[in-house]
Amino acid sequence: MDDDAALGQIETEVALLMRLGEATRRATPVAAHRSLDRAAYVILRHLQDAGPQNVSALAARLNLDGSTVTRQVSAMQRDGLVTREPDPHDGRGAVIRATRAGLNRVDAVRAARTALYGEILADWSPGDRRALAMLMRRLNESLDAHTRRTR
Amino acid sequence: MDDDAALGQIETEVALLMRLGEATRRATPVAAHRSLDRAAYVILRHLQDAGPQNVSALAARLNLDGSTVTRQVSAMQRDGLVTREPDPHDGRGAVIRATRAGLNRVDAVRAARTALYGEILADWSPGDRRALAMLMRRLNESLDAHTRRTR
DNA sequence: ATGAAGTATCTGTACTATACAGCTATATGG
DNA sequence: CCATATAGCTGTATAGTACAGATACTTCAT
Repeated sequence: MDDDAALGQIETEVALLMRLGEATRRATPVAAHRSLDRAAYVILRHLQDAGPQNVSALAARLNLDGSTVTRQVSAMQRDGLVTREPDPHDGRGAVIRATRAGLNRVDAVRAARTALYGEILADWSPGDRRALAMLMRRLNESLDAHTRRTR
Repeated sequence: MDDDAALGQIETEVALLMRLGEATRRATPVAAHRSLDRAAYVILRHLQDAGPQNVSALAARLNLDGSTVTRQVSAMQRDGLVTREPDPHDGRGAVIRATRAGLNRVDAVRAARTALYGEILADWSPGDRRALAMLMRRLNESLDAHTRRTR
């Protein structure tokens, strides 16, 4: 495989993965997998990792429009996964904080998804799994850097 | 990194890639990249690789609902990218065939996307690119096999 | 201190991609 | 030749997202 073929194939595989990833998520029968949609899951993950923060910070970090985050956060608040408190330092904004229930939920979903990937990759060697994890992390870093650069 | 951590990270990276892939596609300024939406692109790619076929075959192969493919194909027909002929062997169905224009379009989009990935992965070694392409192909195979198995 | 410009958020609206259910027309196996 | 299955289309619903506009607050230069 020459270098251009590798690029072409990466392009193809990313497109395919986006389709299959959706299909996999939908086809997963266990409720826990689906109890958080894609955006809610990444929002909670980010709150878990980076602590309470406002809507704009989330939007910028996740490459989402502010209005999208507003709505997602509203839904999550309705479901008791996050709280919204006025920001003491900025009267315009609010601080979004994951609740205990939200953290529990995200842990449960993550555990379920990890188990799912254990099934999917059952016949992979540990070394290949690690290699995939590492290369995908780098791919996302490169994609993110490119998106931010060209904007 | 132990094995469970690798699975967890793969799960995270897939979720992130689905978000970033969308953002990248949207943020891409060149018209050619966006002149085919995700489904139209994979449909044309598949017609290109596997030849003319009916709606059901496409839906099964691409893990899409038949109605989705119907609509996508209608839009593509309107745009002159595919033709729909009655199937001589089955009066219920129709055969979808990529037109010359459709093939040109898919080639242009693929070239543009390949170039884009060339930019995104500019600082990657050829070996890493090949490794990523290979592992993602295997990931998609595993995902697809799992989706079909558990259905 | 104050008005202009910037920023954070929310709301209204619209679009894309998708699924599911129901319909019609055709095919096929007893 | 009927009963059931299949291919495709249409109606309807949902999720996820963006963009534009409105509002409220902040910041900064004068």
